[in-house]
Amino acid sequence: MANSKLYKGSLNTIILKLLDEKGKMYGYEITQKVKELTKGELTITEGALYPALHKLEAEGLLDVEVAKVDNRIRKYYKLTEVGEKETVNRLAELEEFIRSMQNLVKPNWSIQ
Amino acid sequence: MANSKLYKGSLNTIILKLLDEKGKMYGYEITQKVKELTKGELTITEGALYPALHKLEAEGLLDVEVAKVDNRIRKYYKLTEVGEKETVNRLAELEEFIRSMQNLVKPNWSIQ
DNA sequence: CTAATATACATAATTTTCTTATGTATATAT
DNA sequence: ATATATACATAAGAAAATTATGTATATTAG
Repeated sequence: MANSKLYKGSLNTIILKLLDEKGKMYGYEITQKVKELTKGELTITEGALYPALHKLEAEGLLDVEVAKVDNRIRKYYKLTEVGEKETVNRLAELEEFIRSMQNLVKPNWSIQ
Repeated sequence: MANSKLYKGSLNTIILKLLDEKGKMYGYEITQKVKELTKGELTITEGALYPALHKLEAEGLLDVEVAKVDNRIRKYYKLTEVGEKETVNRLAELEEFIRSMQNLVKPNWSIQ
């Protein structure tokens, strides 16, 4: 993701979450969906996305299915059973992380 | 920070925010404060913290002041004027990032 | 009709940012 | 006496991005 130096480490979880919601998606679709959902705030770069998808597949969390649409190749990814279980764990971790960050950033704890 | 692979990229902003709140802090104090504020969720490692402090200082965002307490050296860091301005920007970025992450993770947008 | 933009994949080189492993030194608690 | 806590530091290595390419087809704009 260009623009934001911050999100590092959360890309895999984002991918898993999107696939969990949509059932199956292809790479380019994921980049567009993230742009849409974050109103352009986060832009997944191809150099980050494709290696991430390949790694998740190699880890057995994703399955691929190749399709040809309008004479162009698409690779649809979907969660495996293992992937679905991992998604639950990683989402919980990410939400915990977000909560922690808010504790750090939001409150004026120095007043006490 | 051990435990969480997620927070990458946000350490600098966390440091700036803590210094903004407290006025001045030393390295070890920062590690303990983060542990406290996140209930042990995030643990800043020394290998991450000290290089980060040195870099922020080199960038002109922090000033150092060496003190000797109980025969042990402490290095107190505080924001420079430039550092204060940067803190505002980076906090805004971080909050925006957190909001984006929540948009990605929370809602069941696939229902529509 | 042709040039730019969008769609769709991929990878290599490099950089950033950590973790892990050390190292030094003092103070306190067991 | 030994372990733990306080307090700094850095080097080696790993992880996860960015940036820069590359290929190829489809569509839109001038």
